[in-house]
Amino acid sequence: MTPEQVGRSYHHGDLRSALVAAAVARVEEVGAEHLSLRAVAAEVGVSPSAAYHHFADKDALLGEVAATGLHMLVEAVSTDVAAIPGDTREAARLRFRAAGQAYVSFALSHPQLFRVAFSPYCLDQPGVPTTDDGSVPVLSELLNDLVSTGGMNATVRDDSEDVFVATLHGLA
Amino acid sequence: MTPEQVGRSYHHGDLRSALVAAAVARVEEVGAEHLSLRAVAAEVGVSPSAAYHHFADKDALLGEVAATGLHMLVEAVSTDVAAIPGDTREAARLRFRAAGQAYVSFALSHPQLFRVAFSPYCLDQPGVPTTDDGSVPVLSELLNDLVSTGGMNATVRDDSEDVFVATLHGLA
DNA sequence: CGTCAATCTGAACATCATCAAGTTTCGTGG
DNA sequence: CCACGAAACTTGATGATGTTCAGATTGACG
Repeated sequence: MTPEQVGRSYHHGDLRSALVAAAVARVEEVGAEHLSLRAVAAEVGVSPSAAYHHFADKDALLGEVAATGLHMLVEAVSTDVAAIPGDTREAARLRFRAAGQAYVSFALSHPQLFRVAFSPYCLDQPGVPTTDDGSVPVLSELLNDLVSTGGMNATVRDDSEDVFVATLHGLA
Repeated sequence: MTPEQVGRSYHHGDLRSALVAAAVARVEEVGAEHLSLRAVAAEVGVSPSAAYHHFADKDALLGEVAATGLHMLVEAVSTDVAAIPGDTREAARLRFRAAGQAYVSFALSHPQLFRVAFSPYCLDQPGVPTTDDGSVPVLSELLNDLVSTGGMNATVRDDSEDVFVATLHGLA
């Protein structure tokens, strides 16, 4: 039998992922500042010390939570964008609009995760899909898409990229 | 002698303000998530329990830190704006630009304070100078100023207000 | 079948937030 | 001038937290 199917014996199978998943759930409930390492471990059914074989400290775990949140956000935006095909100027505009709506929708439905994703925890975190200026690459691609199809001139491109990040603050 | 001039006897004089000031300083050093109530009390030279005669709990103290941060931000923006007089359209444009620069400059020089100022700590915090949509009123006034002097049409007003909040995220 | 490394436990330590009870000080009315 | 009550602060304690470490348990591999 594979280690994923085996019931919890002494060895958990994939404790690291389980801890991150439980931490994500708990952060969405109580927020990042009230996250308890021990509570996460207890929820997984494991001793608090076990976490330290997978993460250096609590902040490292929160870093993975932040990375997971970013991944979820990118995926949510990507799937909504991918649902609109075509390379016309109109399709590019619709994609851009859909991306903005998905972005804000995610911030509304997962406010705590969203906040953690843009907190300094995700800095010096490997494998995080951020560009060098800290924004989400999917939006950059969409804007390039808009420019290339002639839906927008490149001069105002850079300024517009941040408008999406703004709309969320007005609600959370 | 006034209680402000007296040296620290048993009664501190104005412990509440002193605690908030020390907490602000400490938040700027270590960040809000690593703030210790005891460390703040020790820095002021007082027992940890003394803080509970002025704040319900640690989060209440952090709420005052957030409020203080917002006040500092508003004041920084206001003084820079007030330095540009005149009611012409050009003056209004310059004021708007100065406000944006002061806003970003504050976010850069006090990143931790800035972050805590826009964290959910300042919610249900009395006396905080936020409008009902959560933005800073000084910017709203400036935009109204711009509209009234004819420097901008009112239709795009609401959208532009959030652009400032966005630019900070690209750096912190 | 035995060994080894990885994984997890248990108990421990220092620190933290928080509170109840006692102590000191200040202002105020007699 | 002085007692008295309220407010400010301290002491000590409690339970939870992050973190560490020595050892028990397990699966894999020779």
